[in-house]
Amino acid sequence: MLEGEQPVVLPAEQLLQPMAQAAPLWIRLSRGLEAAIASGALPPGARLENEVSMSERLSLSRPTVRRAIQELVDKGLLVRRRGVGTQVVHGSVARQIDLTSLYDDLKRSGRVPSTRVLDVTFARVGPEVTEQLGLDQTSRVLKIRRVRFADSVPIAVLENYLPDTFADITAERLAEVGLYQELHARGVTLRVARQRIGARRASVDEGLLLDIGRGAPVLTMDRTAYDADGAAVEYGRHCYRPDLYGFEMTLVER
Amino acid sequence: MLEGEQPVVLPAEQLLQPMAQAAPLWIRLSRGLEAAIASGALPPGARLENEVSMSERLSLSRPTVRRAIQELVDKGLLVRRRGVGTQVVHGSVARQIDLTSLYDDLKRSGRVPSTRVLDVTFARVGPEVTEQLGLDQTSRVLKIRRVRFADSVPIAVLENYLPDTFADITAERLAEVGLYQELHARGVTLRVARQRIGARRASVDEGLLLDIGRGAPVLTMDRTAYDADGAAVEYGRHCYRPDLYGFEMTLVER
DNA sequence: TAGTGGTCTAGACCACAAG
DNA sequence: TTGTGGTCTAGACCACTAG
Repeated sequence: MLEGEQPVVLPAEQLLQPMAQAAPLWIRLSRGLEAAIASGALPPGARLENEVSMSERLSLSRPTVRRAIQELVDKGLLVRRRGVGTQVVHGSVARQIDLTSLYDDLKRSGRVPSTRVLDVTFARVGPEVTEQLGLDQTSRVLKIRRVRFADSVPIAVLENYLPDTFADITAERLAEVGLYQELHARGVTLRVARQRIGARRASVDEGLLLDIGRGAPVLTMDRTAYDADGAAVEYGRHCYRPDLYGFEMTLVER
Repeated sequence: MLEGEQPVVLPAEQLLQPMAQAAPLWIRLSRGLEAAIASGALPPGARLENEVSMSERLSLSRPTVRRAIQELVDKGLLVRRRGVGTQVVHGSVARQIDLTSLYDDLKRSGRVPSTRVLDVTFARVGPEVTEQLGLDQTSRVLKIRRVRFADSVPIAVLENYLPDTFADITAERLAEVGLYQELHARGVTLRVARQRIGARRASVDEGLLLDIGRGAPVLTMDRTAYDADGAAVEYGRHCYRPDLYGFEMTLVER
């Protein structure tokens, strides 16, 4: 028999939370379920009510309910088995890597992020950068170099390159809001990004900035982000203090 | 106007490839589209036929076509915009991180993987391991230590811990097929995994095994994998030569 | 055999972007 | 205004699991 013998049935008001922006039904249900899991109303291993019953009870169609549930399966919060049912996964949950910046990442985890802008210049750069941005080798780009702190401890050195469209971004603005927020404020929506995570030795100045020895290991992440048109918006080469930061993710069988 | 002015319309036989196992329609269509993108029939930036037209032409319902397309959007191959259309993304594509082993990963990238099994023991281990596996501290577990080579060059030291159910796994078998294949052959299906990617200095023996200096940086990945019941099946602590291996992924706005 | 999720259909209406 | 994708419904049948 399945672990949670009886399915947990939560009231409709709890599952279908009203949302500010009149979000789609499947999102409202998904958020409601997620909140129920986070609050412990649906503890690890608990069995969910079946789809048909839930859709009738909430006056939703079954595809709508399925979509809400599938969202949480993709996030690694639920597990479904045909002929068996849907269960909350066991164990604690790590947040997914998504298309946000380290700045938002730190705030979300309750730490206080801050930034020191080292350098904002507009100049020619090497071909490895222009190639990533899909630009001509002679193009000038905006180069940004920053140190990110969490609770006043340096955790990352961030190097970003942007096409000349963004040449007017100021150091002051970057110190406040983070690059991705600034891009968003300018109406740029990031849709796809490709990234590679690796490791190497810290350079001399990285060692000083991160307050670790020269040649100490750093975690690296190189990312190219594209907007909805498929144009490259940003290329970043970052390195992190591995004792203070790592990339956590949940994988789900496809 | 949109880049590819006229949508690319491919014949139904090309899009709906017959598959061995009579796979679901949405998977067949998704694979067909994926193949068309890989082959260049749908080049980067190309505009796709709209959903309604495609569903009529292929005699499929619109939800089925949508699901196939959505699959490729999630993989980062397509971009959709309301009121505009669907396009193939620009730039080259990196494979998603999924729930497979390094062994499969290397084979897929055309390299020749091989394994040297250092150690297979059944013994008590520290609480950090038993906790990850959800076992009692006094439980004995199977500990496996291996070196993974790609084209005869060492690229990773793999340390895995499994509950006593798998105590009869042999070193010979591991040298041939990789741990995940062996688990699959035993009817164990991995459903969810949580992992953390980081970096640190190599230990003395890791440095020797990977043929890098002691204290050189290594990329690390710790992973706990669960089966469909939510039971922990495997806990792994791995380290990689960062000059030969990194984690690549595509992120898509949610 | 009963109950579950997986697939699929044939519509409908809406929100958004572009000309 | 037109065409696109986004959401939603109300069914149907099938495949798998457990008892």
